[in-house]
Amino acid sequence: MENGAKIKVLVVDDHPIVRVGIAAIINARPDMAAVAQCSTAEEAIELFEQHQPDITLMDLRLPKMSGVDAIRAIRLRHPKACFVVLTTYEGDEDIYQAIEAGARAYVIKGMPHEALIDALRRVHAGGRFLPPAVSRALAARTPDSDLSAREREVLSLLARGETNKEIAQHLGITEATVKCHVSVILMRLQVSDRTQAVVTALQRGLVHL
Amino acid sequence: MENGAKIKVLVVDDHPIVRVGIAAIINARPDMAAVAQCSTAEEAIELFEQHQPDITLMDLRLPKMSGVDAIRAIRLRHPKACFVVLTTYEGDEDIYQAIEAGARAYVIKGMPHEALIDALRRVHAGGRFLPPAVSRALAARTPDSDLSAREREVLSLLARGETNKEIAQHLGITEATVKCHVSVILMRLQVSDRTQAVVTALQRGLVHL
DNA sequence: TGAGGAATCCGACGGAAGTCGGATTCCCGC
DNA sequence: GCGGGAATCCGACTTCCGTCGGATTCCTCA
Repeated sequence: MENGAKIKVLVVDDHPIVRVGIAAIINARPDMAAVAQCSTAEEAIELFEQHQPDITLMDLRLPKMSGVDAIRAIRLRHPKACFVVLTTYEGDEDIYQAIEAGARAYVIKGMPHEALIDALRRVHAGGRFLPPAVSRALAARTPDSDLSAREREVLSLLARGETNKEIAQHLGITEATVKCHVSVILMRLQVSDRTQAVVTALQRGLVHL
Repeated sequence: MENGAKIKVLVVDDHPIVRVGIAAIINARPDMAAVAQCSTAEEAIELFEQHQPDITLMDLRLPKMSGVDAIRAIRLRHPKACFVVLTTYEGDEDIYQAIEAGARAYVIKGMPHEALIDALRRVHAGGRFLPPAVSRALAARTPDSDLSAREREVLSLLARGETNKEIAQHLGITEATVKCHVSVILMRLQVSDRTQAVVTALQRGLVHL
């Protein structure tokens, strides 16, 4: 296959060892090439402009700006840009956000490496790639599970181990109000106390450590 | 360099995409070769017997049996076996356990990939490889932070979001006793409530999701 | 426009969590 | 042996958490 027909891939992952390895996998294929790579969302935006890759292979958990934010930012200027998400986690929030932002494939690092190659080829051909586990997580999302902005704010403070009183001071509201928000959060996450709320929020990717 | 002098490496990581990529990095070097690879601790023990690698490159978070358990099991029969730990996390418990089990190097996936190569060569030459962050985490460990077996048991139930009453039933003891254990755990982790305890336990790798 | 829903806010009540003091058992070293 | 330390166990008291009922504001949509 001649050089010009190769699929140009930009690889974004905050772990250099993992990233270089993935680039090696891609470069071992005759029909694709990792033309650039980086560790942060900010660099990704810049490198996209420079290289105009056919596909951007994006990890979601990045320092500071997230991979989803990077996808949104790039698609603002390049609506036709193609993204394949490659991540470790199966938290439904990550998946939902990524698909919402316009990702065309969602590959989990626990899958065989041929799946990654397959996803890249399918997306390049205009298709999609969503493994069953991902589709199931998407389907399991009830509109009820959405949290309001304020509730997410409270949840993130919950996940830092703050007490109701601390959260109240932090937000400039009454402790009673905080309790009310917490109650709503417990209902939405379908759990019965704050500790369970933090655990399931971490599992679902609503907040991070 | 002739083939016989190559460093034989066994690669163990539960994420195939990451693992194949790392093997590719190793195989790109003239003085080393990934002679085998697998996703679980059980397979690792078997493959070690088959290939007798010079170095086993081991991830710590594996399904069922952990990487640390695999290191211990292999070293029981092969005390001279060399291990390089390659993991995502910097939780001090993981680090401590791995070094205790006999790992000669601790490489974090966030480091440049030359660091991995460097670690493999140094360990093969009889040396060690412990990055500053790892040494610091080891030094920060106070004997006070050790939990008893019972306390770890309670902590793991805490991290599943169980209430004191549920934990009591689960362990066949009184709720008052559970509260006592929880109090000790809070003191050892230097936090003030169960939610903070779960968060810091997750951060430090004392328990996993 | 105005009825309804959602988000935000607050106070009072019952139950759970965490602290304190105390007791028993086991193990290690002098 | 036996004193001391650590782990395990328990009950009573105080504080915090979560629920309930209720109120206000804002937005939407019929």
